[in-house]
Amino acid sequence: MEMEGEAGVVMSGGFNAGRVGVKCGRWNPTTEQVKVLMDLFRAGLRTPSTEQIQRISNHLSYFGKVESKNVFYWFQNHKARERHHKKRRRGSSSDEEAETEHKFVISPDCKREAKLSHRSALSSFAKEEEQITWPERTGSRDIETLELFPLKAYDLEMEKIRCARTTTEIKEISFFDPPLELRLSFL
Amino acid sequence: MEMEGEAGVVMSGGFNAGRVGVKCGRWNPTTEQVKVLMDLFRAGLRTPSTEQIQRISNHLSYFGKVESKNVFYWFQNHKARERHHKKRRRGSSSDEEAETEHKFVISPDCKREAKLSHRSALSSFAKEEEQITWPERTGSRDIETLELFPLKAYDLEMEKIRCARTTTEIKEISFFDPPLELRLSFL
DNA sequence: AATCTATGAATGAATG
DNA sequence: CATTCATTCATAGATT
Repeated sequence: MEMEGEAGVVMSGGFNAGRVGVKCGRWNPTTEQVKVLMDLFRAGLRTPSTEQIQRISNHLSYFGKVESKNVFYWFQNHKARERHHKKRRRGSSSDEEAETEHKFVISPDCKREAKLSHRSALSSFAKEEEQITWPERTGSRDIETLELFPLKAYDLEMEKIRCARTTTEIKEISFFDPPLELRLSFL
Repeated sequence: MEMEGEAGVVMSGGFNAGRVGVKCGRWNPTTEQVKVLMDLFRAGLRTPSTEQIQRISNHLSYFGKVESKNVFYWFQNHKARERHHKKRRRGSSSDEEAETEHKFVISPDCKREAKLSHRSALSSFAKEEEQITWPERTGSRDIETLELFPLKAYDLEMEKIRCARTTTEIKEISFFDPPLELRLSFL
């Protein structure tokens, strides 16, 4: 049986922003979406908060259909896999660093200790959207993206644990949603 | 520090109700177990008490290996994930897509179920998985704790897990579902 | 087509 | 209860 009846439909319209024609059984990120996600990841974002997920999701929706959970899973998986691939390579001498694919990783991030939430300020993505024409998308897109977690900022708590790292201080920057790329430039 | 410890036991007897070849590092509920849990959940049970967990656990053990903590976690996770899915629509009191839009959780093991179906000839206790009406245990709840699975020890574990919580759950099962009255009986 | 691989999705198991 | 980590399942694509 398929998944939920509803979910079963799963992106029914298919259509994949320039990507190959897929029947969308599951989210298939477009290259642009992947790029953005990758950039964010490389910038140090590893465990986006609910709001961040929302914003990212909204932003990504510009390039194609996407839901919050997709973003959530993406980071979840990417982080996990990066770590998993990391452990292995007995760099005896020349330690090739074999940058398989992601050659970023700003933080060592070992185990749970690395919970230092990168309070990266990927601030307001949301507002800059315009009415792109999305086949399935019905006008308002921001409402479409469901929230993964109740948008309740637990950030206050996180704030306390704020990273002890010295990674660029970028807290309150960009309240006026400068282009993502721009922001990433100085991350 | 990989997880290899307890896994050593491995289900030689393999009573894991046919879940795909997994080394059983963690509990893998059988379809029947899931069904029961789901019914209970749908019946309104969200935060079972320790005793309830025990009973549920005992009951579930009839369908396969399970520990109290599994039940505990199951409810914990299910509740949490259900909430996340709960994306309440603004205003509106009666809109169509309130319940049908499952996208995140409560997904009945889609494909998996099919595979699960064929439980092999394992199980030292899952005898005829036919339409077994629970043995005569209904009368008294606490009687007979399956010997196949000494359910003893894990009370301590549970104790620990529960230790932190201070909520006095007076969760009553709201009876509003017809079919599962039977299942609720053992609570 | 069969197989392998990358990765989306799901969920059990913690921890705070 | 909120969040996160770990592991596994399922499958779209690439590869042979």
